[in-house]
Amino acid sequence: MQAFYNRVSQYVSTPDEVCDRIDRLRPRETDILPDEDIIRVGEVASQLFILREGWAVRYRTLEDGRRQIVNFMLPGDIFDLQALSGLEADHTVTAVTRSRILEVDAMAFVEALKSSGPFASAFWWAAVQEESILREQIVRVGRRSARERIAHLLLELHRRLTCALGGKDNNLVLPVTRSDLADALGLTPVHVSRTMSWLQSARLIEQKRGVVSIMDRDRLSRLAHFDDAYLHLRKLDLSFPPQDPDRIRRVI
Amino acid sequence: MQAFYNRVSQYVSTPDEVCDRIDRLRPRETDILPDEDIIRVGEVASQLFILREGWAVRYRTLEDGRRQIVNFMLPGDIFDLQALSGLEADHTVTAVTRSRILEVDAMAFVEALKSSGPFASAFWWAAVQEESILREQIVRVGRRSARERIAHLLLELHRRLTCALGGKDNNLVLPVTRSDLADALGLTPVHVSRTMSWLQSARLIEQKRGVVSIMDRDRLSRLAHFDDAYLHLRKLDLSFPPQDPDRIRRVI
DNA sequence: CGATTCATTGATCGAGATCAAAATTGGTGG
DNA sequence: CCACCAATTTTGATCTCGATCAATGAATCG
Repeated sequence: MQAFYNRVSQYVSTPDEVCDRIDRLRPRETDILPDEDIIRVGEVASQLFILREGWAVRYRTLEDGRRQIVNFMLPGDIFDLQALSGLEADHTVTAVTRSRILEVDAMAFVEALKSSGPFASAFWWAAVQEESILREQIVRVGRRSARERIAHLLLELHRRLTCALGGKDNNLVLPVTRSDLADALGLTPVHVSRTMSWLQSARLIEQKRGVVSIMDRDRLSRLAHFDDAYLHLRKLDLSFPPQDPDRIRRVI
Repeated sequence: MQAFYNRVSQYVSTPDEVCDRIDRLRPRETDILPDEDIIRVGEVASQLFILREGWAVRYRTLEDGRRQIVNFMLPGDIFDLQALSGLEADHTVTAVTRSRILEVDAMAFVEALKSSGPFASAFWWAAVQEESILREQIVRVGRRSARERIAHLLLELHRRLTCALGGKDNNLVLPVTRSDLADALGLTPVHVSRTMSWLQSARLIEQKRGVVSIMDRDRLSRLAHFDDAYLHLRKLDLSFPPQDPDRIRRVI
């Protein structure tokens, strides 16, 4: 639960209380295989999901097969708050890697929202942050060049992963294909490949088997017009753990 | 308050209760001139806004002047739920027409959320719907052609306006420039103009001084792959008003 | 009315798409 | 460990949708 705990720590001063609360909702823990659907279009979910480990994508497919990935879901992410509305999903959520999810009953979740301030606050923040990510995605595909889009997305993913998992280096483990990136960025896989090669030749990144290293963060940020602030995430500094590690480990 | 009342009626069975509640929060009513900012980047808002009349846009500007409109705000829309988080706005909201807004204090709003089920439910729905619109915007700019984008946006705006204001015809009053449309759709004004001319020559729409008429809704929907369902809005049928009109009129 | 903003039209350009083939990677089973 | 197959990535050649640049035509408004 480290990732989720880290996320919650960003939002409230008593992350333990929030995690304990989740714990008491007796969530079901499930293993998900790559390409397995978690939420399917048209279905009505009666539970929320917390991504414990692994990556997932939320996307919509057009009749003729075109696909748009709306956003990437990383460890610690909560979805779909929409479930609480009892509406049919207008999109699909699929695991891209082997994942581990927690399923929380929506009704029980609402009760927890009502009874715990920190709990409500944490999820409000999560929702606000998710919306912010969606808005940024609109700007990215609407007004940025291919180079900017890719650079910007790499920086966002790196940032989010760092905050969730607390890595300290400039390596970004990217378990997605060029096609996935293309579908997220409104480009073709071919052009994604070419553009990433260009970024590499410009010594901005280095790519090797599923890992992208950010070689020159400053120049890359400038190229992408990347603004660290928009994610509303503080950088996690793991050298000063906010709580007794033992306590963290047993949460959920 | 008709527009907001209509919107709320979509979400809950007791719209009057919700509107009364808003009323009791003693919101401040303000007139806004075209191009006047309602929310500015970097500012922390301590109130929510309800758009009573007029159109507004939410957008972000890049350093070099490129602008992306994230979404259009129409009569009856509520924004910014983000205000409740006390974070700086990462975008600007500007009126495009002369508008009338209601400002509600965020703290008082939260109290109302806690104390009234229908109230909370209504705003949860509004938030869910807004997210849905954002996702659709991502698909639109990410994976649709210029023709599809424009057709799709016109249909969405028409639908939303019909639900809020209850028009019955196929006319869409569009108080925005081609530049605004371009900035919303990730295109240039020139191409928007050309494409709309094409739609007209194909007898799909007809444009005249700030009004677009949808001539062939079916064909236009097919061209745009427009799915009526995604907005989660029921069509408002004003021939059977859900409540005594007198009552509606005095609400707020 | 001028003056300014906005929309249209025309000519040309270019970023990214498309089509196709080769190279790399990853798994699977012998 | 290697041979084989499928999926992914890369590279090359060409095309196209939408961008850009520039001029002309409405609308709108003191």
